[in-house]
Amino acid sequence: MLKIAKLTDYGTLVMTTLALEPAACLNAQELAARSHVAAPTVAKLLKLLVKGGLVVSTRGTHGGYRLARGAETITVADVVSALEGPIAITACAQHGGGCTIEGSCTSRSNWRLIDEAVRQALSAVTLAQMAAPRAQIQTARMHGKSVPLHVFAARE
Amino acid sequence: MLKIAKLTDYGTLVMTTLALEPAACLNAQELAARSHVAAPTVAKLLKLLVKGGLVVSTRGTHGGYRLARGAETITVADVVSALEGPIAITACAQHGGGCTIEGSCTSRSNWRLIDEAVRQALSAVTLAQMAAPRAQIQTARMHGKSVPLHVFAARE
DNA sequence: CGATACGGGACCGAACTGGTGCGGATTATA
DNA sequence: TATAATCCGCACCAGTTCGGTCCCGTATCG
Repeated sequence: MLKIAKLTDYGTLVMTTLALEPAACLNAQELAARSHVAAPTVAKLLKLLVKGGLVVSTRGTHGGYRLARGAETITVADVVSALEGPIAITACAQHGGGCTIEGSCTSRSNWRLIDEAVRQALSAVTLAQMAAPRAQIQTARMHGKSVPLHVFAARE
Repeated sequence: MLKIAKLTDYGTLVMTTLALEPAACLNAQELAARSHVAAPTVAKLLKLLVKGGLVVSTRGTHGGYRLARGAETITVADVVSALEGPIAITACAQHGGGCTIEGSCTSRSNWRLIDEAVRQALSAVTLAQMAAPRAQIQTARMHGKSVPLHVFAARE
């Protein structure tokens, strides 16, 4: 499985919907209609996304939501982090305590590397790319750092 | 969080324990003692790992378990797949049905790419590397295909 | 002042997860 | 052949998490 929560999936959908209309200020109901996600769920998601700093909201009669920054600067990793907390494949990789093994666990540091790899994979894709009708991931570039594109080279 | 199940974490631990003694035939109790995981849990894990073809078992008085192949040819992705089923970040990426959106979901194909990236990240690390006391991932190479190592270049 | 829309909770049912236990099958050894 | 050790396949249970809904307070515009 190793899957992200369904809510996160919906979250990216809402975000891409938002990315398609950067100028407008869309309310929750409108976003629900466009993204085909249940309205209460969308509302819940948007609250989290606002708290995560990815979306800004304006209240009042003609209020709504819009992206906090350009769609090219928001990555899938950002969305996942906002909705599920920091990305950490293993439990012990995150908070130091709790792991009963601790000392004898030689593989902990290796897990961290895998963690990092997954994080980079998610960071390599921006909202703008997700919003594109076809997968057009060729020039992934993030915050100035070059990113391993080879990851995406292989196709099934 | 995007985390693997705790059982999977334990599973890799048991596997690495097994990898440290490729010749021997260790029983469940012994493995539990060495890996510091509860015995019933180890037993459960081993059943799954056998079913997944990663471990072979011999029954009878001096029975036990050993790796089905060399530790260099078993990847973390293999272990995860055996314990949690096929790796698929998103629900809809897996089985075609169930997704109510389907047609309007432009990002589905993009998710598949991310899926592939994560899968490759997990495939790039072998049991032998996990068993090594220090993270020594430099020459990841898998089934002859070259693998994006750059993923592991960045350190925190 | 009233209508619209966001904000922050509480809440609930369903599903999954981790963990335990038991009877049966298989093999080595005495 | 009998016995003990060991794996095998289930069924079972408590706890937690997840998806989803609802309600009431607050801010803004007309």
